Amino acid sequence: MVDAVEPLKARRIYLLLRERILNGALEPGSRLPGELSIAAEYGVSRVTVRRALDTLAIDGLIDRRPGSGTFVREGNSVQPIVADLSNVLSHLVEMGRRTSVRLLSFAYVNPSESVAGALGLEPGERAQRSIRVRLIDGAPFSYLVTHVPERIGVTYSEADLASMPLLGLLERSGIVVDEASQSIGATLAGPDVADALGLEIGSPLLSLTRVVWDPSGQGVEHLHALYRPDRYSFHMDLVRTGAVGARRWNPVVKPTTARPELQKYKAKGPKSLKPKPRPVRVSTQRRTST
Amino acid sequence: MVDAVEPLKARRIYLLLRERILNGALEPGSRLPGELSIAAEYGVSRVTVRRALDTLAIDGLIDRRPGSGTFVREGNSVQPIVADLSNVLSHLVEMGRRTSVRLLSFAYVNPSESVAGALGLEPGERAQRSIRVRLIDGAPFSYLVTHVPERIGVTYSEADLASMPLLGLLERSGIVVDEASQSIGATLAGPDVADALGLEIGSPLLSLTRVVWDPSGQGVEHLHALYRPDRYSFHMDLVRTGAVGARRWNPVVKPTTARPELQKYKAKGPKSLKPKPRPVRVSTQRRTST
DNA sequence: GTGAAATGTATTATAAGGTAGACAGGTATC
DNA sequence: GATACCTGTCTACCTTATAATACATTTCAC
Repeated sequence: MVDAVEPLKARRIYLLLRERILNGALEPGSRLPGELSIAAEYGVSRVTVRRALDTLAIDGLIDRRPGSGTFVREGNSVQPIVADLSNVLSHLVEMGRRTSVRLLSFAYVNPSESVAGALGLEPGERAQRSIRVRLIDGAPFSYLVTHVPERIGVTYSEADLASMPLLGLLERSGIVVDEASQSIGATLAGPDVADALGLEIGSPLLSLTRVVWDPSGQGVEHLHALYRPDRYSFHMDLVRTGAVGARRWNPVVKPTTARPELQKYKAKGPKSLKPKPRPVRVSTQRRTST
Repeated sequence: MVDAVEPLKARRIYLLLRERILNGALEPGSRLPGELSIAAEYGVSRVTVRRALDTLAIDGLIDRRPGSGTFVREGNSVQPIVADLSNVLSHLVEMGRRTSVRLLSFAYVNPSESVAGALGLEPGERAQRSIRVRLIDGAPFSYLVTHVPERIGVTYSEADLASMPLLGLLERSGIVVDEASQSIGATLAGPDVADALGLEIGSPLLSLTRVVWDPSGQGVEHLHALYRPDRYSFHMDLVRTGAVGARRWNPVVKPTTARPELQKYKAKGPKSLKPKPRPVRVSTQRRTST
């Protein structure tokens, strides 16, 4: 958020504290441990802690009150956009949020072994690789690297990609998208990604890798996506099913309709939700505004 | 992995490169860019890059061949344990993997506002907080902070918690677990978590927050889990459903049975899912051994 | 072979980050 | 009011990470 040049130890502490403030782990209004405590906790000197706090103060994330302590300023825990596990962005549009895309790179390349393997490409077969950044209301939140087999990639243009979702293009081209398999992990931002997403190098990222197949089992898309966790997260509802002794969670499959009730449950859980005879677990309707 | 004291810029580069090697972004056997290129990329001097590479070499992650280059050593991309979106650990047991638990903390506390809100506690109502670390084959992979309303927490003992999954305890106590809502994000490891999971401060972590309710809508458990992404990740299979124009992904709900085919899909996709005339997209079938 | 490019090694100098300690002034608690 | 604890500020010092540079050695491609 601020790119002031800064010592590195201090910056690390800054990043960690910032994390905890933004995701709500440090409650708004609460007091941080004293500078000396923090220094001890991280094994650094007070001066260093101080530098980290300085930056947080510049960011407006904390209030420092001499004699009293340092406090987390209210109203700063940004609620990330919440995506359903299926990770469809369409509801964002439905919510009136404006997403846009910046195409950073578009080329036909020899894919790496793992991509080629995942898509089931023949040795030597090329793939179209695109790198895109998606923004919501002007703020970048995801970095997408997609690989599509060359024969499929040629059915749309670079300009198409800059304006339409890839899956839409594929389906427009007559490709039948059937199944997908994805996994979610976490990584650190490297220089390029950090730059594209407006982050510091070393910031945490949500990572999603998805492979999409057509009904014949032919791979049609390999997606590697990196998300800013402060602006994007995955959400899912589960129900407990199965006989006693073999109980398990199953995802709740929602109707195909748009569901306007999008919000971060964390801060307000079903409190409102669970007011009673079990009305919805949807509370403040705090849509992901801003 | 190695706790050699090290310069900070160098360490940051070390961590980033290590990330990319472990998660397979840098393919095993492939050559890294030259030291000068890396230095340019990260905006540091060659000496610094060199230090990072030194540490990677000590870790055994790379092979340096004078005159030739630096190569990613084979067999090092550890495949994380793959958990289904429902995040059940039972299949790990079915696979013969041994998980164990270390109970780090067990106490009744005044929960933070966000936890209290999520569980729907009355103001002032206390909660049982436990912090556990879960290990697989002796290696820690998750850090779990759970909050349970006091009245429910008292139905089991500290020793119970150290030996049985919390959900099991709850259901044993007659609590009916009905629904849950969870979201997945990413964060950085702070000192305590880093220590418990055997990581460096500042390592990336998968974060999962889940709230579980009973049928009456009463919150029974609040879980905040942090996972080492190199040892644990989430996985899900999706099917494309819905009419043209309103297509979306739906999760594949698997049968209640154990599914032994656990592996990182990345290298081989839904093989079982789409068995067909499609030669393997499965390469090495490297299951999560090790 | 020749040359380009890579890693290995060493030296030096600079700059910066970090530590330690002391002290002033504010705030809250008892 | 006394005390304890907090932030604000400053000084001085020291460590060392980093940069810049030069040169040797190995490998590979042509």
